[in-house]
Amino acid sequence: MRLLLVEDDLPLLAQLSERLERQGYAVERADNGTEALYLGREFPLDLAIVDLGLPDLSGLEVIRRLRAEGKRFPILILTARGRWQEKVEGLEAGADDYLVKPFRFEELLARLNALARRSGGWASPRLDYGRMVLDTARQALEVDGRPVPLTAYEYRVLEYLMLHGGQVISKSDLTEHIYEQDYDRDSNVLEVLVSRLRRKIDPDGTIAPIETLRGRGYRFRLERRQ
Amino acid sequence: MRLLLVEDDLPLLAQLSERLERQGYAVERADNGTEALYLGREFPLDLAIVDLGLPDLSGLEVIRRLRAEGKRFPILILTARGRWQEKVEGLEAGADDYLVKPFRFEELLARLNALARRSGGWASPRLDYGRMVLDTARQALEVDGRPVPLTAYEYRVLEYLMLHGGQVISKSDLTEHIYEQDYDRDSNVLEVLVSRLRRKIDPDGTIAPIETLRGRGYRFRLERRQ
DNA sequence: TGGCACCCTTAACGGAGGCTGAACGGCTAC
DNA sequence: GTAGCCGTTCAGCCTCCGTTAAGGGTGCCA
Repeated sequence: MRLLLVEDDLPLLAQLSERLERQGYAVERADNGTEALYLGREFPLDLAIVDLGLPDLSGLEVIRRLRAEGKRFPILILTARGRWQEKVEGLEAGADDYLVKPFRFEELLARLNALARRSGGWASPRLDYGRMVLDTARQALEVDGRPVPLTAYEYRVLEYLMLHGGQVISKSDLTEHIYEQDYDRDSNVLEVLVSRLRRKIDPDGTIAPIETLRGRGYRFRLERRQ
Repeated sequence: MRLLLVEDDLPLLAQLSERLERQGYAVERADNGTEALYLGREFPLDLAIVDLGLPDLSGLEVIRRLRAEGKRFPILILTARGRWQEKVEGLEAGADDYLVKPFRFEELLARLNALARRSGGWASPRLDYGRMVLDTARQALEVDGRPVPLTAYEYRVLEYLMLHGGQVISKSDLTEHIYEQDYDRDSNVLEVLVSRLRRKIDPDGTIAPIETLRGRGYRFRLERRQ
């Protein structure tokens, strides 16, 4: 999950991004509207958190422009206590949810989960695909009812594929969503991760949930095989 | 258990918080409504004790606002003798229980235990996980029927993990719930505590209830191993 | 059918993260 | 005052896992 965090209070920005990263998000930071706009245009984002009280371009304007340019990722806005009226303008500008500062971090996480779920079309944090069940809250995979231990990166790859089940995910999409900004282009980390995932999920290859589409990427198979 | 204590009588505030801390609660103090509201919003609380007679924002208002913002932790209100009628308003505002001042400290403890039990999803103060049973009322652990003595901090760690059994608990989550506000980030106290816990619970490693998820945190194992 | 990308798999490595024994020092209880 | 307990720190060791690299496989095109 690649997330854009826009917040002009630098200590808060640092603290939040650190905790979000610990939750497995790849965080892009911005402390002003111009930078936020740039990052929002340039990066393939899954989510954005935007503080409305920014020094230069207002958060509202950032949201309006991004939406005008066709960006559809969910946006959560943060408003200061006294200015909760802004939330209405924010939602009209194209935000999806709001949170009044100060807030508990857990509350933020809950909202983010809800947004990610809503956009990805998921009804619950359990991704249930018959023999495979991914519990996003517990960060745990079960295959045929048995827990399958995954490492942090294996989990991230699988979660992203399952969240976009049925869709073709290009390798660059995957790497960009899983890693921070810069990563080595000619590396085969992803292939190694996918390989390990397939082996862990079913050594016998009876499920084969991850398809390879040559030259295009990977796809998590939604429908039952016949 | 992280607890918010709101009381404008400063000597009483100090005395109560000290005794509550001795009982193993991590106590956030506030002597006015504004601060109470701030703390209630900012911290991941498990319980709150609110005196209704506050100078600025009334305790009632604090409760109403917190509830309006979706906070669901149990709230116990304190009312002065002559004003016991306030208890009705308090309960209507969203409190869960009340106590009339003056009261015996043991009475307060009993109510808190009852509240903590009622919420949090545990039906009883006994967390029974087969070979391990944690008695939250007595703050005592039994393994295979034998009592296992724990120190205060060991107990807090284990209780938090067991209360969130199955979930991945990050180290920062754990420290935040166990310690007061500021703690040293690059310390390995938690690892030491977990290490001691594991050793005390089963020196032979036949239960191994606390899993380590590298880079992500710890998880108390719910399901039986096969 | 050959050749060339592209992909899979395995093995190995190195560093970060986690574990633990030992020691210290402050607090408490007696 | 003093002995013991306990929370914390530190250092050294170990394990794990993310990454790289290499060799073989497979599909797609001419």
